[in-house]
Amino acid sequence: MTRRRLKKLVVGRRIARVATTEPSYFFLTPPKTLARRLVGRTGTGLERHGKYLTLALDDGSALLLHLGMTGQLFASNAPGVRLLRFTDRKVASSRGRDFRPDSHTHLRLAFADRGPSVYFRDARKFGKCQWLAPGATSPRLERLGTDALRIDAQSLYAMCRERRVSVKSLLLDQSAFAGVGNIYADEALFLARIRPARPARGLSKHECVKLSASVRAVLRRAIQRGGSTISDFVHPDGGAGAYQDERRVYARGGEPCFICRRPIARMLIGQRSSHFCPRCQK
DNA sequence: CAAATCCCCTGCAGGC
DNA sequence: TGCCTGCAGGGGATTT
Repeated sequence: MTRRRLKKLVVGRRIARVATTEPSYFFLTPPKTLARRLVGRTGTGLERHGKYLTLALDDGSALLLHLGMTGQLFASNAPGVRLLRFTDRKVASSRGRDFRPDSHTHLRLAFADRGPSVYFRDARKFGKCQWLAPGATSPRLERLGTDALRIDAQSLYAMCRERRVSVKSLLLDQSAFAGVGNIYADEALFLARIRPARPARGLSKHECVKLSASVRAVLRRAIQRGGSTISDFVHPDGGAGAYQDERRVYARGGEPCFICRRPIARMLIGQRSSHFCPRCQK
């Protein structure tokens, strides 16, 4: 969803100006270098790789983006005016909020056609921004496994056989399947009725069928419901993603399970909070 | 190979 | 009311 909306805003438009914040580890490429490389370039394509986006540029280079947890992409409808937050389903005004560039807005791309600028804001700086030279590869991208939207039972089962980690950790491992975050992992495991702490090796083929289908369903649904804004529903500093209303277990510790009414449990797995129903999930 | 720990950063909730 | 503390989280690096 984010990719599709962003695509219209960056592909085929020539970048005229680039504004950044000060150097920080948000910028894998120093911001001044980044700006120098981007000015004058025209986007030729926008692809998603797991949680990464790459904007291909007309000189063969590319811009790599990762939204991290709190990353937000905006487009301005007119300079200096209210910003449309296109990771939201509805226009920002429906929530009565204005989005304006602030100290957390690390990147602004302004275009030669004087149309809407694109802004990348990230309060926590867990997001990433990198310029990739023509022909350059990124270790980050090369590490990624199969896109989780295309996860299938057989490859999941095969992966379960060769890894000695919990099934939750396996789902979160981007080198196994790219694109599953903490929330989606918990939700998919609930749908499949599998406990997150289960060793991956212990999953049956049938469970892998259920789990792979659940992962695909959860991701598809989340995309439908408003793209990747899910990450900021916990800290709704820019409006909540619509998928939050469909959570069944995530951040519902102590609240009743929607199926059996028993309290949802919470535990740490691989330093990540995990939520599940002790009764419904085996 | 796996798992634990740390780090980056800041908004927010809870305690007093 | 306001300050302080702790927590959360993606993912890479480092250590056990």
